[in-house]
Amino acid sequence: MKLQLQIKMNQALFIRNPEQSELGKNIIQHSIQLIDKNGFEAFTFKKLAEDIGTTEAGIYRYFENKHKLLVYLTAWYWGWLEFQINYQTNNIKDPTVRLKRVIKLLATTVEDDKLTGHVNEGLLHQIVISEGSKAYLTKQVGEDNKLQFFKPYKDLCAVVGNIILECSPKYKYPRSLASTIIEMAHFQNFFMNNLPSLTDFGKNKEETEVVAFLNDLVFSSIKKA
Amino acid sequence: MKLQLQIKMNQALFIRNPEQSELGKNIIQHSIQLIDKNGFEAFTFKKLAEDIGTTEAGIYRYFENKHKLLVYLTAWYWGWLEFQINYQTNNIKDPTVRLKRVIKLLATTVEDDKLTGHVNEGLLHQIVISEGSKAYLTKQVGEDNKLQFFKPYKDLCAVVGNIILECSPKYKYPRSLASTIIEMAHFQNFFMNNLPSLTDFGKNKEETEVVAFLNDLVFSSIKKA
DNA sequence: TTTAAATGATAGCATTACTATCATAAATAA
DNA sequence: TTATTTATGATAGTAATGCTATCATTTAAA
Repeated sequence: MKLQLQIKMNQALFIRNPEQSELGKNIIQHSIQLIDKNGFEAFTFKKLAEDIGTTEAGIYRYFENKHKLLVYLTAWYWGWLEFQINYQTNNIKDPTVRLKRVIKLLATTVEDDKLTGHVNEGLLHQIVISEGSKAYLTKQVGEDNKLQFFKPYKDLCAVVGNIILECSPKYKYPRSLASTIIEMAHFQNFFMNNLPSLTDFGKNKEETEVVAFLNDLVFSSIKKA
Repeated sequence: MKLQLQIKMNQALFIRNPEQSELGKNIIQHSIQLIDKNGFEAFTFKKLAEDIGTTEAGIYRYFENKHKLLVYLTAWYWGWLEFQINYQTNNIKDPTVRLKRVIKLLATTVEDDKLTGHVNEGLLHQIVISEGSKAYLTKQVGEDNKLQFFKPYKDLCAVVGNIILECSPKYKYPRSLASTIIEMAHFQNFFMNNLPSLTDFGKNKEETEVVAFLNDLVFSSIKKA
């Protein structure tokens, strides 16, 4: 029997569920490739349709617009990552070890997950680094938030925040530290590769250095308290 | 005699220097208002032209496209902020006091600077919070960086990094900590107001709490070393 | 005062971001 | 099985966006 992993997605993110048809899965797969290759600004449903070999109208039957598709992709990623974190930190008792594992998962290259046929997690990770913030840095963030579009991100942040609290029950900023870790895992990576003088990793460009920085940041913050 | 503050801008960011004509200053002033009001995605040169009472072509004589204008605005802000930091931390000997002052400048509401007639720094600060990352989260970041578009940001980061080193000469990640402070000063503010569960400030929504968090983060990181 | 530079007015064009319609193919139910 | 819903493909069309070009006029500099 073949195992399969499905991330439960918010229904309001799509018109037709892309996981339930070949065309839908093609939309996910090719949109990840195209956004990664050309960036979100240059990405259009027309180009996506041509890439897949369908028509623009076909895409619009699944997603209202490219913003919703981006939110879908990032939400999927956060959901998948939370699963990875739960899976990979299962059985680890020591919360500091667990927190280190989480930081590593957030800040290092993602290998393709064989359980999800149409999603290339490695590329999706790159998209989340380069385009992820654009999912919420909009004027509609309030409405989108009401529709729970960012729940997977917030859930992940809560999970990380709770591990922080386990490490250090009196620490005063578990949520903010969690969102700082998540954002900086991505931004320091982006800076390292594109604006290296904003980091201390320009020479080697090693993800392990980002991990080391985040570990230092986090554990000096929470140990002191 | 009337004092006037001019930020020296990268020539490659504009076609015609907007600081040297009434129309140019109107472009800056009204673009800040419009982007703040409707967001960068909804912002177009057509709407800007109508708002000013000129024509689209008129705007294009100053800026190649709206991306360059956004980069211009953010670069201007970083340049202005570095001036503010130098000005306001001048004469302060203790680097920890200076660093605290910098964090406060980064993370609290900006009042309008009377020395710059056409720029509303308060609004511009909001734009940098909500849209600033879009200036570099693009596929052209490499080319833009070669043209030195992000120099003001990198300079500011270097200034903050140097203060960190003064506080703690052995600290290993001054640049990364500096960019973390800068980014998080904005992101925690955005989260607090729009996705509050990503922070610990949702109840009161006080900027002073962001400042307290950043101070805690920074000084526990650098003291330990 | 002539010349140059900046602006205003208008036109035009390719692309984007959709919406609508109709035919056909595939899946499902009667 | 046929009937019928459902998904897809093909094509059209439209308003807005992101520009470029031209020419007349106003303003400023030589």
